[in-house]
Amino acid sequence: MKKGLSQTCYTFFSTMANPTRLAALEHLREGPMNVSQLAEALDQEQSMVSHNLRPLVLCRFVHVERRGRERVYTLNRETLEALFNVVENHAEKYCPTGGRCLR
Amino acid sequence: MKKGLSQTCYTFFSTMANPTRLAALEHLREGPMNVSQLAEALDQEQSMVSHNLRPLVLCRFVHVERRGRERVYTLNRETLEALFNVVENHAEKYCPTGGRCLR
DNA sequence: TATATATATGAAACATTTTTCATATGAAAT
DNA sequence: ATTTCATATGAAAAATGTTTCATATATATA
Repeated sequence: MKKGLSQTCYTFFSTMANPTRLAALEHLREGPMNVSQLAEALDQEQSMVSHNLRPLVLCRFVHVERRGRERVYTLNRETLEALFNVVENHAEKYCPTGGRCLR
Repeated sequence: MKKGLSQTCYTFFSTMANPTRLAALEHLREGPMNVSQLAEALDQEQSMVSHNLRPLVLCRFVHVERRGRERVYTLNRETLEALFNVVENHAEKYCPTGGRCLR
Protein backbone atom coordinates (compact mmCIF):
# COMPACT_ATOMS: atom_id res chain seq x y z
CA MET A 1 0.00 0.00 0.00
CA LYS A 2 1.31 3.41 -0.93
CA LYS A 3 1.86 6.04 1.71
CA GLY A 4 -1.18 8.26 2.26
CA LEU A 5 -3.60 5.71 0.89
CA SER A 6 -5.02 5.39 4.37
CA GLN A 7 -7.52 8.19 3.75
CA THR A 8 -8.60 6.55 0.53
CA CYS A 9 -9.09 3.26 2.35
CA TYR A 10 -11.21 4.96 4.96
CA THR A 11 -13.47 6.56 2.37
CA PHE A 12 -13.61 3.34 0.41
CA PHE A 13 -14.60 1.15 3.35
CA SER A 14 -16.95 3.68 4.98
CA THR A 15 -18.87 3.82 1.76
CA MET A 16 -19.15 0.05 1.66
CA ALA A 17 -20.07 -0.22 5.35
CA ASN A 18 -23.79 0.33 5.04
CA PRO A 19 -26.58 -2.21 4.63
CA THR A 20 -28.65 -0.13 2.22
CA ARG A 21 -25.72 0.53 -0.04
CA LEU A 22 -24.60 -3.09 0.07
CA ALA A 23 -28.10 -4.23 -0.85
CA ALA A 24 -28.17 -1.72 -3.71
CA LEU A 25 -24.85 -3.00 -5.00
CA GLU A 26 -26.08 -6.55 -4.76
CA HIS A 27 -29.13 -5.70 -6.87
CA LEU A 28 -27.05 -3.84 -9.41
CA ARG A 29 -25.10 -7.00 -10.08
CA GLU A 30 -28.18 -8.23 -11.94
CA GLY A 31 -27.91 -5.26 -14.28
CA PRO A 32 -28.43 -1.47 -14.46
CA MET A 33 -31.47 -0.03 -12.67
CA ASN A 34 -33.02 3.36 -12.09
CA VAL A 35 -33.81 4.84 -8.70
CA SER A 36 -37.46 3.79 -8.57
CA GLN A 37 -36.62 0.24 -9.48
CA LEU A 38 -33.98 0.14 -6.77
CA ALA A 39 -36.35 1.69 -4.23
CA GLU A 40 -38.91 -0.96 -5.08
CA ALA A 41 -36.40 -3.81 -5.00
CA LEU A 42 -34.96 -2.66 -1.68
CA ASP A 43 -38.34 -1.73 -0.24
CA GLN A 44 -37.02 1.66 0.75
CA GLU A 45 -38.07 5.28 0.24
CA GLN A 46 -36.90 6.90 -2.96
CA SER A 47 -35.24 9.63 -0.95
CA MET A 48 -33.25 7.18 1.06
CA VAL A 49 -32.08 5.36 -2.02
CA SER A 50 -31.00 8.63 -3.62
CA HIS A 51 -29.10 9.66 -0.53
CA ASN A 52 -27.30 6.36 -0.44
CA LEU A 53 -26.49 6.26 -4.10
CA ARG A 54 -24.52 9.46 -3.94
CA PRO A 55 -21.52 8.12 -2.03
CA LEU A 56 -21.48 5.09 -4.31
CA VAL A 57 -21.17 7.38 -7.31
CA LEU A 58 -18.58 9.63 -5.70
CA CYS A 59 -16.46 6.59 -4.94
CA ARG A 60 -17.03 5.30 -8.46
CA PHE A 61 -18.56 2.06 -7.22
CA VAL A 62 -21.41 2.73 -9.64
CA HIS A 63 -21.91 5.20 -12.45
CA VAL A 64 -25.01 7.14 -13.52
CA GLU A 65 -26.44 7.89 -16.90
CA ARG A 66 -29.41 10.17 -17.53
CA ARG A 67 -32.13 8.63 -19.62
CA GLY A 68 -34.93 11.12 -20.01
CA ARG A 69 -36.00 11.91 -16.52
CA GLU A 70 -34.72 8.70 -15.08
CA ARG A 71 -31.21 8.05 -13.92
CA VAL A 72 -29.81 4.65 -14.57
CA TYR A 73 -27.19 3.31 -12.20
CA THR A 74 -24.65 0.73 -13.32
CA LEU A 75 -22.27 -1.31 -11.19
CA ASN A 76 -18.53 -0.90 -11.53
CA ARG A 77 -17.99 -4.62 -11.96
CA GLU A 78 -14.21 -4.41 -12.24
CA THR A 79 -13.80 -3.23 -8.68
CA LEU A 80 -16.81 -4.85 -7.09
CA GLU A 81 -16.46 -8.38 -8.30
CA ALA A 82 -12.83 -8.33 -7.18
CA LEU A 83 -13.85 -6.94 -3.83
CA PHE A 84 -16.66 -9.41 -3.22
CA ASN A 85 -14.28 -12.21 -4.10
CA VAL A 86 -11.91 -11.18 -1.36
CA VAL A 87 -14.74 -11.04 1.17
CA GLU A 88 -16.13 -14.36 0.04
CA ASN A 89 -12.80 -16.14 0.26
CA HIS A 90 -12.17 -14.69 3.68
CA ALA A 91 -15.62 -15.69 4.91
CA GLU A 92 -15.28 -19.21 3.61
CA LYS A 93 -11.98 -19.66 5.34
CA TYR A 94 -12.50 -17.75 8.58
CA CYS A 95 -16.21 -17.46 9.29
CA PRO A 96 -17.23 -20.96 10.29
CA THR A 97 -21.03 -21.01 10.36
CA GLY A 98 -21.84 -21.00 6.67
CA GLY A 99 -19.79 -17.95 5.82
CA ARG A 100 -21.46 -15.90 8.52
CA CYS A 101 -18.97 -13.75 10.39
CA LEU A 102 -18.63 -13.75 14.16
CA ARG A 103 -19.62 -10.77 16.33
CA MET B 1 -21.66 -13.47 -3.94
CA LYS B 2 -23.66 -16.07 -2.10
CA LYS B 3 -27.10 -15.27 -0.75
CA GLY B 4 -26.98 -13.93 2.79
CA LEU B 5 -23.42 -12.79 2.53
CA SER B 6 -24.65 -9.25 2.87
CA GLN B 7 -24.42 -9.38 6.66
CA THR B 8 -20.90 -10.70 6.44
CA CYS B 9 -19.99 -7.90 4.06
CA TYR B 10 -21.42 -5.34 6.45
CA THR B 11 -19.41 -6.67 9.38
CA PHE B 12 -16.33 -6.95 7.22
CA PHE B 13 -16.47 -3.40 5.91
CA SER B 14 -17.60 -1.78 9.16
CA THR B 15 -14.60 -3.25 10.82
CA MET B 16 -12.32 -1.82 8.15
CA ALA B 17 -14.02 1.59 8.16
CA ASN B 18 -12.11 3.17 11.02
CA PRO B 19 -8.92 5.26 10.92
CA THR B 20 -7.42 3.77 14.07
CA ARG B 21 -7.93 0.23 12.91
CA LEU B 22 -6.63 1.01 9.44
CA ALA B 23 -3.53 2.58 10.92
CA ALA B 24 -3.03 -0.45 13.15
CA LEU B 25 -3.31 -2.78 10.17
CA GLU B 26 -0.84 -0.66 8.26
CA HIS B 27 1.68 -0.93 11.09
CA LEU B 28 1.14 -4.67 11.41
CA ARG B 29 2.23 -5.08 7.80
CA GLU B 30 5.75 -4.42 9.04
CA GLY B 31 5.49 -7.40 11.36
CA PRO B 32 3.81 -8.60 14.57
CA MET B 33 3.55 -6.14 17.46
CA ASN B 34 2.17 -6.10 20.99
CA VAL B 35 -0.37 -3.60 22.27
CA SER B 36 2.11 -1.20 23.83
CA GLN B 37 4.16 -1.05 20.68
CA LEU B 38 1.07 -0.35 18.64
CA ALA B 39 -0.10 2.30 21.08
CA GLU B 40 3.30 3.96 20.83
CA ALA B 41 3.41 3.71 17.04
CA LEU B 42 -0.11 5.06 16.65
CA ASP B 43 0.31 7.64 19.40
CA GLN B 44 -2.88 6.48 21.05
CA GLU B 45 -3.96 5.35 24.51
CA GLN B 46 -3.47 1.66 25.28
CA SER B 47 -7.14 1.36 26.08
CA MET B 48 -8.17 2.71 22.73
CA VAL B 49 -5.84 0.38 20.90
CA SER B 50 -7.19 -2.60 22.83
CA HIS B 51 -10.76 -1.60 22.08
CA ASN B 52 -9.99 -1.30 18.41
CA LEU B 53 -8.03 -4.51 18.16
CA ARG B 54 -10.95 -6.57 19.29
CA PRO B 55 -13.10 -6.25 16.17
CA LEU B 56 -10.01 -6.93 14.08
CA VAL B 57 -9.51 -10.21 15.90
CA LEU B 58 -13.18 -11.18 15.78
CA CYS B 59 -13.16 -10.65 12.03
CA ARG B 60 -9.89 -12.55 11.78
CA PHE B 61 -8.09 -9.65 10.17
CA VAL B 62 -5.37 -10.22 12.77
CA HIS B 63 -4.65 -12.95 15.22
CA VAL B 64 -3.34 -12.83 18.79
CA GLU B 65 -0.81 -14.89 20.61
CA ARG B 66 -0.04 -14.62 24.28
CA ARG B 67 3.62 -14.20 25.06
CA GLY B 68 4.10 -13.89 28.80
CA ARG B 69 1.95 -10.96 29.77
CA GLU B 70 2.09 -9.38 26.38
CA ARG B 71 -0.20 -10.15 23.51
CA VAL B 72 1.30 -10.16 20.10
CA TYR B 73 -0.89 -9.27 17.17
CA THR B 74 -0.16 -10.58 13.69
CA LEU B 75 -1.72 -9.49 10.40
CA ASN B 76 -3.75 -11.91 8.33
CA ARG B 77 -1.76 -11.21 5.20
CA GLU B 78 -3.75 -13.53 2.96
CA THR B 79 -6.89 -11.45 3.25
CA LEU B 80 -5.39 -8.05 3.79
CA GLU B 81 -2.87 -7.92 1.00
CA ALA B 82 -5.59 -9.03 -1.41
CA LEU B 83 -7.94 -6.42 -0.03
CA PHE B 84 -5.45 -3.56 -0.17
CA ASN B 85 -4.67 -4.53 -3.73
CA VAL B 86 -8.28 -4.11 -4.76
CA VAL B 87 -8.43 -0.69 -3.12
CA GLU B 88 -5.14 0.37 -4.63
CA ASN B 89 -6.14 -0.66 -8.14
CA HIS B 90 -9.46 1.10 -7.79
CA ALA B 91 -7.82 4.27 -6.49
CA GLU B 92 -5.27 4.32 -9.27
CA LYS B 93 -7.93 4.03 -11.92
CA TYR B 94 -10.76 6.10 -10.45
CA CYS B 95 -9.36 8.54 -7.93
CA PRO B 96 -7.56 11.09 -10.08
CA THR B 97 -5.47 13.23 -7.72
CA GLY B 98 -2.67 10.84 -6.84
CA GLY B 99 -4.90 8.00 -5.70
CA ARG B 100 -6.83 10.24 -3.33
CA CYS B 101 -10.53 9.55 -3.46
CA LEU B 102 -13.16 12.21 -4.02
CA ARG B 103 -15.61 13.36 -1.32
C1' DT C 1 2.35 -13.25 48.98
C1' DA C 2 2.78 -8.50 47.63
C1' DT C 3 3.88 -5.55 43.81
C1' DA C 4 4.55 -4.23 39.15
C1' DT C 5 3.45 -4.66 34.35
C1' DA C 6 0.61 -5.60 30.17
C1' DT C 7 -3.68 -5.77 28.51
C1' DA C 8 -8.81 -5.90 28.63
C1' DT C 9 -13.37 -4.24 29.75
C1' DG C 10 -17.67 -1.50 31.12
C1' DA C 11 -20.05 2.50 30.91
C1' DA C 12 -20.64 7.37 30.19
C1' DA C 13 -19.55 11.22 27.19
C1' DC C 14 -18.93 12.51 22.69
C1' DA C 15 -19.04 12.30 17.55
C1' DT C 16 -20.52 10.71 13.22
C1' DT C 17 -23.88 8.55 10.16
C1' DT C 18 -28.47 7.37 8.73
C1' DT C 19 -33.09 8.08 8.15
C1' DT C 20 -37.08 10.76 7.51
C1' DC C 21 -39.80 14.45 5.87
C1' DA C 22 -40.66 18.40 3.35
C1' DT C 23 -39.43 20.58 -0.63
C1' DA C 24 -36.67 21.70 -4.85
C1' DT C 25 -35.20 20.70 -9.62
C1' DG C 26 -35.63 19.36 -14.14
C1' DA C 27 -37.37 16.84 -18.03
C1' DA C 28 -41.43 15.16 -20.49
C1' DA C 29 -46.34 15.18 -21.54
C1' DT C 30 -50.71 17.62 -21.94
C1' DA D 1 -47.50 27.20 -19.75
C1' DT D 2 -49.09 23.89 -16.61
C1' DT D 3 -49.01 19.48 -14.79
C1' DT D 4 -46.85 15.19 -13.95
C1' DC D 5 -43.17 12.14 -13.09
C1' DA D 6 -38.34 10.88 -11.60
C1' DT D 7 -34.93 12.16 -8.84
C1' DA D 8 -32.19 15.13 -5.68
C1' DT D 9 -31.35 17.87 -1.60
C1' DG D 10 -31.37 20.20 3.14
C1' DA D 11 -32.07 19.87 7.74
C1' DA D 12 -33.87 17.81 11.94
C1' DA D 13 -34.47 13.54 14.40
C1' DA D 14 -32.90 9.03 15.39
C1' DA D 15 -29.50 5.54 15.52
C1' DT D 16 -24.66 3.91 15.72
C1' DG D 17 -20.03 4.13 16.57
C1' DT D 18 -15.88 5.97 19.03
C1' DT D 19 -13.22 7.70 22.76
C1' DT D 20 -12.16 8.29 27.45
C1' DC D 21 -11.67 7.13 32.14
C1' DA D 22 -11.76 4.21 35.90
C1' DT D 23 -11.09 -0.31 37.07
C1' DA D 24 -10.53 -5.42 36.44
C1' DT D 25 -7.70 -9.44 35.21
C1' DA D 26 -3.81 -12.10 34.66
C1' DT D 27 1.07 -12.92 34.48
C1' DA D 28 5.57 -12.18 36.05
C1' DT D 29 8.92 -10.61 39.48
C1' DA D 30 10.70 -9.31 44.11
